[in-house]
Amino acid sequence: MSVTGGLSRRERQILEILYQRGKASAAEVQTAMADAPSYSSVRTLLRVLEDKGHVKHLAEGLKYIYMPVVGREEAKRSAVKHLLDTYFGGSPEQIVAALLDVSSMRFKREDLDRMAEMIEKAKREGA
Amino acid sequence: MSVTGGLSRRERQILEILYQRGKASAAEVQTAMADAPSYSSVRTLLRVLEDKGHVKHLAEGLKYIYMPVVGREEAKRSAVKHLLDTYFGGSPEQIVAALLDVSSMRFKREDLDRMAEMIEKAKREGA
DNA sequence: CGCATCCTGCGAAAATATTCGCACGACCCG
DNA sequence: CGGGTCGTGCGAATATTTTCGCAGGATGCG
Repeated sequence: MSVTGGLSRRERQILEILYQRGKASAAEVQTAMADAPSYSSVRTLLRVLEDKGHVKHLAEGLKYIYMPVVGREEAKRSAVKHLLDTYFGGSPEQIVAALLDVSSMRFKREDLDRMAEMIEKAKREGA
Repeated sequence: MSVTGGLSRRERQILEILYQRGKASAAEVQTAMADAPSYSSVRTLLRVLEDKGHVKHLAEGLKYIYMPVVGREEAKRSAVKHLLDTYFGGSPEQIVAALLDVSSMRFKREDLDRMAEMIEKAKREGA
């Protein structure tokens, strides 16, 4: 199961915000939420996520700063894998196609160069 | 919000199975579920998803065959976009890196070639 | 026909998630 | 010190999800 797999709607929403930012206080999480509930509720969710072991907190001064327990790298891999299996029948090239499709606006020439380079590298190593 | 965004845990699980397979009967969905509940429960979930407008069914003979309302292509784009924003800070090249990392086993030479070609094409068009 | 089988339709219990309020301690400032 | 502000801890109401069982209807068969 993916990292966000067994979570409820709100739990996922919050965990994903935490992945986006790396770390955040309860107030920051609330601000970042599209349809945020009360501050109280956000804190409860954070507490629940902590109980379930998905999130840990650091006492920074008097505030709590929350962050995911599972590292970003691992979460990335897990998410990509899940995406691959769910929508792309395990075919990685199709993700590249979707990527180019979805974000052609954001591409800089150098992005494309780097991607090409990665693929070249994979070819050399795989051969 | 992504296609699977506002859904509960079970609802998402089922909708994703439907995206994997394109379409499926209640029984098939149940079989495909990792920790499947009763057949009855699966049917209820399907009904709920239908009420919410995420799923439609076709009467095939006497059975119902379920499928997502939102097409695969749109779901793909939405999912990739969400992944991009959540874990990769909107940086598409990092997904390619993760992709190569996660699925290096599954790559065939021709996959890499096709990807390289897509990127070349994007370069030409973007220029 | 009578029976077993496989499906749908529906209602409703049980489990979880989601919401929030209130109490209390730290801190700051006049 | 007293009052306002901002944070946490906790408990508990409310809403949603998730579970399932039971009552039919169609089908196939001896």
